[in-house]
Amino acid sequence: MHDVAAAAGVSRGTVSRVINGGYVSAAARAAIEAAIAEVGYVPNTAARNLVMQRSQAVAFLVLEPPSLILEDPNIGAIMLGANAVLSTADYQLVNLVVDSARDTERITKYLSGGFVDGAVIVSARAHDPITRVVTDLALPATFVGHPPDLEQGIPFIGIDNVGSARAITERLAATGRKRIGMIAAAVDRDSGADRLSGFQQALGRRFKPELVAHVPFYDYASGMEGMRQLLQREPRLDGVFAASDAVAAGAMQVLRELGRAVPGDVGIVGFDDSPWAQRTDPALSTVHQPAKEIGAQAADLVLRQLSGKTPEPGGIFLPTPIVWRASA
Amino acid sequence: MHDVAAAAGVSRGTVSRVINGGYVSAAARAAIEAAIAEVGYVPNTAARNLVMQRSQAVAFLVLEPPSLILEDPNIGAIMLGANAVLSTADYQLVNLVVDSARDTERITKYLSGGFVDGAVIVSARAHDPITRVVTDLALPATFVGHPPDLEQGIPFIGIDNVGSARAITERLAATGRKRIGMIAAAVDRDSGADRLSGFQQALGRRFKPELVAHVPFYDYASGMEGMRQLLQREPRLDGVFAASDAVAAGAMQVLRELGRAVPGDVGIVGFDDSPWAQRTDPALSTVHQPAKEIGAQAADLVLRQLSGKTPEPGGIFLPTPIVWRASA
DNA sequence: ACATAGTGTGTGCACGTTCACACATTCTTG
DNA sequence: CAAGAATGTGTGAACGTGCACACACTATGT
Repeated sequence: MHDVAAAAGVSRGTVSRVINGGYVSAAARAAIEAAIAEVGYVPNTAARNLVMQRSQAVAFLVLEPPSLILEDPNIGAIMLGANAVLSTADYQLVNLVVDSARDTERITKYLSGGFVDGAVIVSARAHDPITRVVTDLALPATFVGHPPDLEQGIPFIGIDNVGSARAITERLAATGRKRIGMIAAAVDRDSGADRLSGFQQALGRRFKPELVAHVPFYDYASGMEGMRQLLQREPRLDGVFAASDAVAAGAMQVLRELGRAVPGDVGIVGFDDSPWAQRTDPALSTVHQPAKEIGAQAADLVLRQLSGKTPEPGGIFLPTPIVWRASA
Repeated sequence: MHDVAAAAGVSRGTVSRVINGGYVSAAARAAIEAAIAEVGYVPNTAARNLVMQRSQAVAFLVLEPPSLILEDPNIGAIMLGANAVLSTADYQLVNLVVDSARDTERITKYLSGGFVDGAVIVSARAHDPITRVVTDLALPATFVGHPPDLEQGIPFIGIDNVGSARAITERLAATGRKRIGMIAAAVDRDSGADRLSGFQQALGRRFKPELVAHVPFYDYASGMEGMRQLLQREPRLDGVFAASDAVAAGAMQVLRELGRAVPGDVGIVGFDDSPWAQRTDPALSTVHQPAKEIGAQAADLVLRQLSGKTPEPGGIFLPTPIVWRASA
């Protein structure tokens, strides 16, 4: 900047004003712009951050194993939604990968070191070191999803997994199915446990524990495994609630192999409304998860905190309309 | 830091030495550590960056539409590979989303503003503004993949798409297939064009243009579409090279619907060795793409430049072994 | 006794900006 | 025509660090 000022025959202050706005004569502005081009000057953000006390960047963190993240269709959409909002406000979204204990430690430093002004955090937990840093530093943040062990007062955006699961199960039951099972995935995660409990609520007295197959992940292979378990326990099964669309796709594959018609013999519903839902044949009836909107609102909440407003207590549940296609 | 020094009754210099290493007496060190804990001091990275002229961060950029990125199984693995290497060297990988012209402009500033010391860039093109910034600034970087319009001298890591496609096509032909077609996806991308030309090379005089179905994307739906096209043009087809595993999975779905046996009636091979390859039934014969290793080597090349070494001219092609399973 | 090496500590400058302030010039207005 | 507003410009301090240097003290060897 000093070089630019010298080349244009003005002071640093005037150069700063040309960059950040202020009273500058046309002549000086022209000279400075020429000098900037000639010198190849680019403002040093580290210096600017230092004096401004902000970085115009917001972190995006997913506190799950990366292998899970990569195959989860929602997370990418959440990220894109957050980026769209942040981009409009001229903030840079910075996506951090946490893949090891070493990563966690480094990211902790990164967050507290002034690299970012805020954070959107997916799958936060109270006992996580990263969550702790965020709360200790009072870093403006929004959590996506709402683990039960998170204290009140921290803003979050999410969906009502229990209610949504209950709603689609009821819808499935309303088609006249008598023996409805569930492929419950990842019940160690809140979303997984909530979907199972919504299923149970919907069935009420008709709920039978043996018609729930537990599988570890939300993926296709788990769906195949779960479907096989279910049919072994109850061959006359005529309805299935799969904990995700990928699980449903795997389940449908098994049904096809065994020659059972969907939805003729067995009606099946999923969860997420991901690309899977339209890839299956017949297309899947499922719960639409507004992932992009979740990301957008989460980013918006961070931005709002950044502009000084204290977040409303609690959080926001976004609506999850049922998309009824042909699989049930 | 000043507060810590005051609380511990020492000077800033001594505090700096207990953080960064140097001669410090045991008494002073204890006092300072107590003071750090009490004050809740965390070093300000912006200030450190300013004086050190580096940020200990490396950017990860994919210059493709985000919708493509999300469904590409390789990119996530490349990122994880890069992160593993950078993490070991105590560098933070920073993942940037470019989703609009506005993003491009902002990222350009981000890169030139000292936020990162280097970059791993996937799918770079010479005419891209981000690529230009990187070359103009001489920012230590590695490109993944090797578009033909990129100048020589820029280091890159990639695979030999032409050679790999030729090899697996030859392998397929060696099983005795007489009428081999290809579902060529994304020929507007270098990888797509190269895979097609490898296929053509393998078949030589036997290559027939009408046995190539062109589809826009590397995905499942494109695979279904391409397979239908191919069978319409040549019902007696007995071999298919699909441009990706997802494409192959879609193609197999169509074959199954039409009652054609794989590999009995039609032998089919894919590309990538992604999770798709083991999800199909029968499991897919395919070209293994060492995505994690690509990311690791790309990161390593950045690190090497960061430590002062000038990169070797040209780049490195990683080996792509054929994984022969049951689909051909 | 003296030089030298090793250990421990404080001070001032630099990094590249932004911002408040002081000052200069021109334009408006009663 | 004087007073005040609007416009334009330069200067110094600050942001929070790391590092070179100066300095003080102790141990070792000649």
